[in-house]
Amino acid sequence: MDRYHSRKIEQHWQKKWEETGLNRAVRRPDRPKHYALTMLPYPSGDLHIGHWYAMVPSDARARFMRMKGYNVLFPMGFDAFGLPAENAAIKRGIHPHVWTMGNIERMRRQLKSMGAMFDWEREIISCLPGYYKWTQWFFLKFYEKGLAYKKLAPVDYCPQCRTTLAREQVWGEDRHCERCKTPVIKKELSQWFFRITDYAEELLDFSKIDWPERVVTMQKNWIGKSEGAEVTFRMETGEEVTVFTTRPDTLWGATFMVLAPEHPLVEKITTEPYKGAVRDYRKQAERQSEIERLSTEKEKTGVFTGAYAINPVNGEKVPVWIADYVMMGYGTGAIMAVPAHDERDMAFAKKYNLEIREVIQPVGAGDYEKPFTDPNSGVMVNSGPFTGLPAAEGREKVIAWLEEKGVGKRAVNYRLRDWLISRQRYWGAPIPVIYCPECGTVPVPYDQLPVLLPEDAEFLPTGESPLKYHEAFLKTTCPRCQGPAERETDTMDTFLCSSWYQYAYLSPYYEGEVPFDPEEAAYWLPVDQYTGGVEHACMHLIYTRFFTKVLRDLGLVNFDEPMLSLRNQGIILGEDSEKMSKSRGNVIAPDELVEKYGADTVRAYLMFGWRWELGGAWDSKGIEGCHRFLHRVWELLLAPVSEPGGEIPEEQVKNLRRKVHQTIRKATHDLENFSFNTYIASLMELSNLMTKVKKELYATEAWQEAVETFVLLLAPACPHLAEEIWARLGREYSVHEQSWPVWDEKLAAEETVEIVIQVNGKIKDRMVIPVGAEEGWVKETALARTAVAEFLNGRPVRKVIYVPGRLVNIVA
RNA sequence: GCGAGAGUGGCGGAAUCGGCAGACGCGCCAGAUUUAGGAUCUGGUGGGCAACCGUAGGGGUUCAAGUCCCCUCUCUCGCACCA
Repeated sequence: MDRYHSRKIEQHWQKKWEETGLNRAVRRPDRPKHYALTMLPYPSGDLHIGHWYAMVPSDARARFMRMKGYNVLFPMGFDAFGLPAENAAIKRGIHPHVWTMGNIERMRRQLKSMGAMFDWEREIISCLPGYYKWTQWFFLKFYEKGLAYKKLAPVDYCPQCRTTLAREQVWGEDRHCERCKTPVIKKELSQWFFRITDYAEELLDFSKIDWPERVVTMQKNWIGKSEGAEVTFRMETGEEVTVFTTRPDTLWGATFMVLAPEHPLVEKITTEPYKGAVRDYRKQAERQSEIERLSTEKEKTGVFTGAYAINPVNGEKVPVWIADYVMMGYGTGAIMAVPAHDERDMAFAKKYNLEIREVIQPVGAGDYEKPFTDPNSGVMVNSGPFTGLPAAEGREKVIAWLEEKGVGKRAVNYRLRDWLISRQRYWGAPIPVIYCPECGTVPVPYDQLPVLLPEDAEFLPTGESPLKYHEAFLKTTCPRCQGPAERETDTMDTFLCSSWYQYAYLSPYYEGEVPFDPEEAAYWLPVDQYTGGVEHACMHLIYTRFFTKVLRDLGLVNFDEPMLSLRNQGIILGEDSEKMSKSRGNVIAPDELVEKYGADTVRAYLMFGWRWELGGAWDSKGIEGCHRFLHRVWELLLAPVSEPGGEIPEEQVKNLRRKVHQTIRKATHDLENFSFNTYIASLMELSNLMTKVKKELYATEAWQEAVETFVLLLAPACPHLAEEIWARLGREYSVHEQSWPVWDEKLAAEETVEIVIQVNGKIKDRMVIPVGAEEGWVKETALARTAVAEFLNGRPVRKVIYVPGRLVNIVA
């Protein structure tokens, strides 16, 4: 018999699967559907082992579902717009389109070597007009619904390169441009936003989805709901400033106010002697990143504006300061400061000698070194009519009182900000808007989509959106008045493209009236199982939930959540336990591994080596073990036994059959629960037993059953090897369309079990008893054991505990 | 600083419900085969001579704790003074 030759087998079956359309997913009303989705890659160059680690187990599970009788859709595509393509273009003079499509071609070939059940006829590439036409269509729908709007927002900007910078392009503590090292500045640009905050409340509801607790928690924190009140302070000069507070019960302790340096009122209220200091401080604050401004390490800084506001609850004059620890993007960009009951305000008050007035008294011994900040205990003091009330109760009463007096109201605040979708980039989907000097902002009519990205644009850094310099693109006519007009030249954030890609797979580059085929949608949606990295917990995974809720409100889908179940995989590190990177030289290339061991070995090792959700360091010895395992499986299942026959030991037959059924049970359970490492381990255990009994049992039916079952259980993990063995066993093509084996509890059940005998919790003896032995008998038998008697040494037995099938514990 | 997760042999990891700690694999050791090496196969492998001791450390609950509770330490991830 020939040896296991992985490459030959893999190429052969990949070709055959393609020819026979094995992995085509077509609607079949007679079968339950299962939409398995794994995050689509960015076409950055070569497929990385991390892609394999994410996709292979997802594929194995999709295959398992198919064998369980589901009609499975498992598509693949490319998230193809984005910054790296532009960077590569600038660096090497290749057009982003050429660079991207070249990478896609290479990665598609690499993906195919994985042997996954991707339906390639449903592939989508987000930078093609047939795709981004619909991304633009969504923009228009959002605009119609009032969910897209424009406002001024700051961007990081390099004055030297004259270009907007992404956060990853700003380096170092002095925040310089990665290319020319010039310190970056902030620039205010008019940009498009999506009103995701309209959906903040609904996005906090996770009751309809089975997502990891970790992700749910992260999203909840990201959305960051807090309840309290908005209170209006009037300046001495008449202007009003509204603050948000979660602690209206501390209003009587507000001894000063702080505005964000960018607050629009700062200019107006600052009095003459303080103008210089305020201007300097604002300039300095502008240079810092949000992360720097919010660093706890940093000492609090701020300057006085010279202005005073009136605290509406007691009519007292409080000074108004500006400080960079107050953010324009959160709340109202202004706070009332209560130093006695807030750590930041306390630090600030101490530094600048501002009044600290206690208005909540701790119940019992308070720690007066630190401000007392617990919102759920303490009693209000020095608080006018509310003095003496418990803080929690007082909070409610104060809100009612503020509303009655007309100086405040109950309010909810979210940390979540509206989604900035404008990018001053070339390589993205153009925002389909036209600016007309007569008609103003005019959306591009639907029948003029897509707004094509011109191929000959100058995408080198020019200081503006590159499309601004493309006359043919820029100059257009107004769809309303037919007069001369200009197009919007910003492109859309690529997170938009990936917010709806799960729907694009239904009917790639659809040409109907809506973005995807309604019949396909009715059958396949929503996504049943989503898999991908946890790093997307707060951006992509919130955006796509938001998108789906808007799609629902547009009547395009009839469910609330895009993905019913989500599981995250971990990260594979280099053999040195460091993140893989070219500069470290610790990158593991899947192509080389496939060349050396074959795809099935790589697949098996990626499933076996780590707990999937954790990941860990690559081990080049570990993969050898999996390679050996597959060679042994080949010999075990295919090599004939020279002299079978002879006496057949019935006990052995029973044991083999039991192990087979136990393995089916274990493998099924593990695949259902994404426990891929133990699934592979259970196959190894079965193969170890089969190796032991092969010679004796070769001629039996039980052996045949074991062989056949083994191949079926192996199929999700090692699809090529399983297919080859299946064919060599003379079975009908394809192993992947067979039914997943079903175990028989009776056959899987053990007849006897070894139980442990403990005395006072320490193991002293063991005995083998029949399963289901009567409790009284077991206890008696255990007590009668000589080892037990010796140990007890005449002491009276107080209690005997029997855990069926596990142990007897004698308490003496 | 806040939030989440993790810490088990030399290594990756296993241990469905609180009930035999270390499944499976790597590595290592011994043997077989081989001129030798490699490859392959078979057996062994937490520590300790033992009694016993062992799941980051300390305490607790329980007949019984890797698992539950409290405290401490370390690491990873996320968020960054969130009013």
